[in-house]
Formats: sequence, structure tokens, C-alpha cells
Amino acid sequence: MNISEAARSSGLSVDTIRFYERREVLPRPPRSANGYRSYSGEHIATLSLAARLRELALPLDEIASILRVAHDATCGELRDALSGTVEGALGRIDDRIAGLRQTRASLSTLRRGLDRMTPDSERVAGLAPCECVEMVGKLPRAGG
Amino acid sequence: MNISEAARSSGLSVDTIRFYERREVLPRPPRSANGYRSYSGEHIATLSLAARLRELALPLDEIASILRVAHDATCGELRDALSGTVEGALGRIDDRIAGLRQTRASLSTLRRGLDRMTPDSERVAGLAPCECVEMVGKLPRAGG
DNA sequence: GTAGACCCTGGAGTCACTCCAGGGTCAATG
DNA sequence: CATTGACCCTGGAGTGACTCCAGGGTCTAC
Repeated sequence: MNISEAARSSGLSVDTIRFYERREVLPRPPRSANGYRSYSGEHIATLSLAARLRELALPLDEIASILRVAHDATCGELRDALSGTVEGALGRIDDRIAGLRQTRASLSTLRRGLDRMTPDSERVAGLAPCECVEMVGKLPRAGG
Repeated sequence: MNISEAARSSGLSVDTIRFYERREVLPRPPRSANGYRSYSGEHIATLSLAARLRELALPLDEIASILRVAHDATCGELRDALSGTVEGALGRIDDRIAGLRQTRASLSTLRRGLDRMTPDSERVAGLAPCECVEMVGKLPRAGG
């Protein structure tokens, strides 16, 4: 299996696989006679695991150490490594979702306001030609 | 008002203000005799507007053009610029929230699975020492 | 034999900051 | 008047996680 097939079946892009390898997140696969990377089923499993962990919004360092553990650990060790990681990731995701919801609410408010406005044609030099700007300025601060 | 006061009252950091100025997102304020940036009330309004727009997850280019429009536009023009932008931003945020929720669900599944597992002590060379890895591998693909 | 799809490398570009070195300025204190 | 410490300036480098590029080699089908 060469790199583009590996990409297709793992869900990572070709560029990303090469990038992860350079960053030592992924193990270096053997090369065939022409110098092409050659991936086995086990390699593909590692790639897929990395892809899934990345989808869980884990930073690459963490993924790298999980993959290293996953290659020579007892089940219990791996479980412990994963559960700490998962706990942290859940917290970060919850914060992120809360922030985005705040932002979403601000945006809806802004849109409702814009819909209610009639476009007048007063042209002013300088900032704040109309209530639009005031509206945006008065939005509550969200955690973007 | 010098830059640190401007930062405090706009919600941007000092570094970010200077960075936005370099990137021509913000207008260059006048300098006082010693070379320090000197911000008027109108400048602060612009900074605050930029900060709010950034919280709405708009890219800097878009903010830059809105600020330029905001400085010499009719109310209707500004309204139109903002409403297109807001519409796009709402869509992006909804997608992002949906993706994060997927990820969150996967993480919860994973955590529940880990909690139910008993740590056995089988040590294997090669990937996939236990069901942990399979579990992660089988998580549904989320849009991270 | 040649067109087009694939592969390789090392390096640069992206976004939105954030931090740093190496310097100048200012207000208050001793 | 000297010094301390908080502030200000600039240009440039570092961050994370890619993404794209140039400039080359290889493989497959017609």
C-alpha cells in the first residue's frame, strides 16, 4: 500500500501523513525499491488511530505519546493514558462549544437588529455612520 | 490615550493592536511628541468594533474591509456589508458546533468504554494491545 | 515514447497571534 | 540628580497544524 491508498483508508491526507512522519508522530514505514513509502495493515491501523485522535481535537504531542504507548504497553497502561487525555479533551471541547454558542447568540442578535433597520442614506465622514456600528459595539463579549 | 489604555478599553491586547496596525486592519493613530501612539475616542470605537467582529470569528481580511466601509459609507451600505458577513459567519459557526458535538459524543463513548474495561496485563509488541485501540478506531468520523 | 498520475524532498506560506531582544521614555522616589 | 520600574518603540522569530510549491524521479496505459 503506498501513501495515497494509506491516505484514503485512514482519513488523513497525503500531505498530513508526511507531515506527521516528519514530526515523529507516526513511525517511519519501510520503503519499496523505488523509495516509495509502503504501508502494512498495522501501519494503516496506526494512521487511523492518529486520525481519530486528531478528530478528538488532541494536540499532536499528545497523539504522539499515545501512539508510542500503544506500541508497547499493557492494556491497563494504554487505558490510563487514554482516559487522562480524554478527560482533558472533553473539558476543552465543552468550553469551546460554550464560547461558540455565546458568539452565535451575539450574531443572531446582530442579524435581527440589521433586519429591522431601514437603510437611510446619511453619509458621514468618520466612524459610526449609524446604529449598525453601535449594535456591534454593544454586543456582549463572548469567548471566541 | 496611549496603547495600554486603548487595550484595556477595547478588549484587544497591546500586541494584538500593534499586529492589526501592521496588517492594516486598523488605521494608524497619530503619535505624540515622544513617538507613542495616541488614541482618540473614535479610535477606541474602531478598536472595539474590531474586537467584537473578531469575537464573531470573522477573518481579519473581512474585518479590515468592514472597518474601511464603516469609515465612509451610508448606513445602508454598512448594513449590507455586515449582513452578508453575519450570514456567512452564522453558517460557519453552526457547522463548527455540529462538528464539536459529534466529537464530544465520540469522546463520551470512549470514556464510558474505558470505564467499563478491566486493566489486563497482557503486553504485546505491535499496535493494538487491547480493545482500547479498537474502540478508538471504530469511533464514527466527526468533523473536527 | 510520451502523457498523465503518482511519488520523493526540503522549504516556504497560512492564520492570528504571542513573545523576544534591544532599545527609548516617563513618573515617582531617595 | 540618579535610579527604579512601568511603560513605549521596532523588527523579527516562534507557535500549531497543516498546506502548497518547485524541482525532480517513477510507473502505467496507450
